[in-house]
Amino acid sequence: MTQAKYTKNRGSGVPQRALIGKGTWMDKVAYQVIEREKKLGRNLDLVRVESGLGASGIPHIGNLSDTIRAYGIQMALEVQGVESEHVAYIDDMDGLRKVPQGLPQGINLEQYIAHPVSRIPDPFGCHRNYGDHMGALLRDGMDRVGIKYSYQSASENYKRGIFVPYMRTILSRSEEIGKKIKEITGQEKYEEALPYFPICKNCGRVYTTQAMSFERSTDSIHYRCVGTTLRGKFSEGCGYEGDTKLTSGEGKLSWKVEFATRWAALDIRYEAYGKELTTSVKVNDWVSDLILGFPHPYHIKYELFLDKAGKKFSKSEGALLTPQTWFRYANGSSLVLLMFKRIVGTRAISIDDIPKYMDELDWLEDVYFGRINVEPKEKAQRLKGLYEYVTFMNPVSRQPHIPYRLLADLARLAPENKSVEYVVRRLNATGYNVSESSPVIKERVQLARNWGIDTLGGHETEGKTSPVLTEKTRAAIAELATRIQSASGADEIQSLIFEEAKLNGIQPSEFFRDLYRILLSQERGPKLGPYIYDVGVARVAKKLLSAVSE
RNA sequence: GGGCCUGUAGCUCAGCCAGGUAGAGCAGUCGGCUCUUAACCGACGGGUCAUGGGUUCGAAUCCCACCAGGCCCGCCA
Repeated sequence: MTQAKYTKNRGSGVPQRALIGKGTWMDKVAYQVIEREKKLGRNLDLVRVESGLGASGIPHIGNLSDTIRAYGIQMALEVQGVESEHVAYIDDMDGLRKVPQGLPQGINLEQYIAHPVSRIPDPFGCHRNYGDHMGALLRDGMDRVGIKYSYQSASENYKRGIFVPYMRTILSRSEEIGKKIKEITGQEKYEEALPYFPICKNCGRVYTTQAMSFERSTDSIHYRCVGTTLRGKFSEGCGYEGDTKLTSGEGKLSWKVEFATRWAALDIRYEAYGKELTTSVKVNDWVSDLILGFPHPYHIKYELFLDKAGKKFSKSEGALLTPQTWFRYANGSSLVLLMFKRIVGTRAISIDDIPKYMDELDWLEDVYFGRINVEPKEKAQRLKGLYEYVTFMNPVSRQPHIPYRLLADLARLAPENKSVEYVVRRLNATGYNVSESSPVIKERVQLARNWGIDTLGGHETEGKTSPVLTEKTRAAIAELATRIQSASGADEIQSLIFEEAKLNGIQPSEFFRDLYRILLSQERGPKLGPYIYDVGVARVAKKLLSAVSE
């Protein structure tokens, strides 16, 4: 990898290095995972990769990045001939640290602070508990994207007892671990407390307890509910003191040692992490390697996605961009593209970016099928590889390709029930040649229409903006309303508008502007004749008449 | 105190992670199409790729330094 200098072909303009896998960052990561495993002398029969899912609030687009990318690594491993599996692991034993915004007000979640999210009632009332609800949203996103994963939950794993042998080791060597945590993070807490949080038998909270001693022969842990500081806010302990069994599933490990345990128990060879977890991962790597004797998984660190408040959405829905929102406007592949095209760097993402990704997907498809030529060849090859991954190794051609914004612009103003016909007709009038029955068109029109209406406004957004009309104009509009009803086509309607304007001594441009205001609440718009014809003359006539009778 | 990200055309950004002649969208100018407008189509983009060094035949891309902005950790999980 570092010998590039010597393998280049001097002067010819193109590096001669062989491509690893398909030439994307995922291939490089997979390659490094494999090389590392070989060096460690571990068996490569099945290389398991893991992604973590948080269940503390409504999942946004960034929460899906880890899991989608982990699936990408699985594919890249398989491209290189190594069998792989992807575990999507939900941390539903974690306590609720803060009540997130945007949840139903039905129950007061404040009272559940520090309770495991899998033991808090579902505020939406439709799942077994809070964590389950969030997990379902996450899975809905993953399923709609189409990635493969084996879903595991912390609460079930603790209940099943699969961590018990590892926990015994950790708790027996807690002194050593406590010192190391101090050394790496400066945190002194675990020099005293064991890195395990029993769920308080009395108050049901996890983080408020402090485990004081562990009896290996009986697997029992003695603890007291002393309280804790979460997000800068102190939660008083209830004072309960008692014992719990390691095997009961009534407690969880501290993050400082929990990942390591999971890795060892599930035989995880690769897991990425967000930069905020850097120090925790460092501790866990050490624990995994030296306490549990399981060489820690290969990691990459990624930057987080930022939410750029969606302009039109910020008021009503908050700045949250959820997978469900994405799918209202775009297909799964576009989201995968966003995750796969690049791993480095912070990205601010909002619904305004959706058209770009949809169009880039079409472009990538054209590159893949050779309809667009990209130089140098190596670059083209890597882009083709990216397309293969984005389509989950099943590249298909989904024609025709219409720029998303154009579709959105046309579709948002299309009549309600005939949007596809309307858009197709407009498209064909401007030089495209598309069919109404194309499933791609149907899907795209629907998505782009949603996007157009939500971000730019649709024709149903009229309201208080009815124009002030002169008497002349009123008369002209009323007459027009009557006359268009017997018009035989779009051209005739268009002519009628001009005629009415001239007949009543109105500037056509003014007349048009008033009509646009009435019909679309804007001063400009699509060519009116065909538009009115498509919407339906009766409907338009009614609208016009009601506007002049106000 | 430690770590990371960003800085590219008037604006928003892509390209950087595997170096090979500076890109897109929007805005702008001109033209085309349309019996309005928008859309659409065509033409027009000399920006020291923040700055200074280095590596290289070749650097926006790699390395070092530096400036500016932002984020994370330094509570807890």
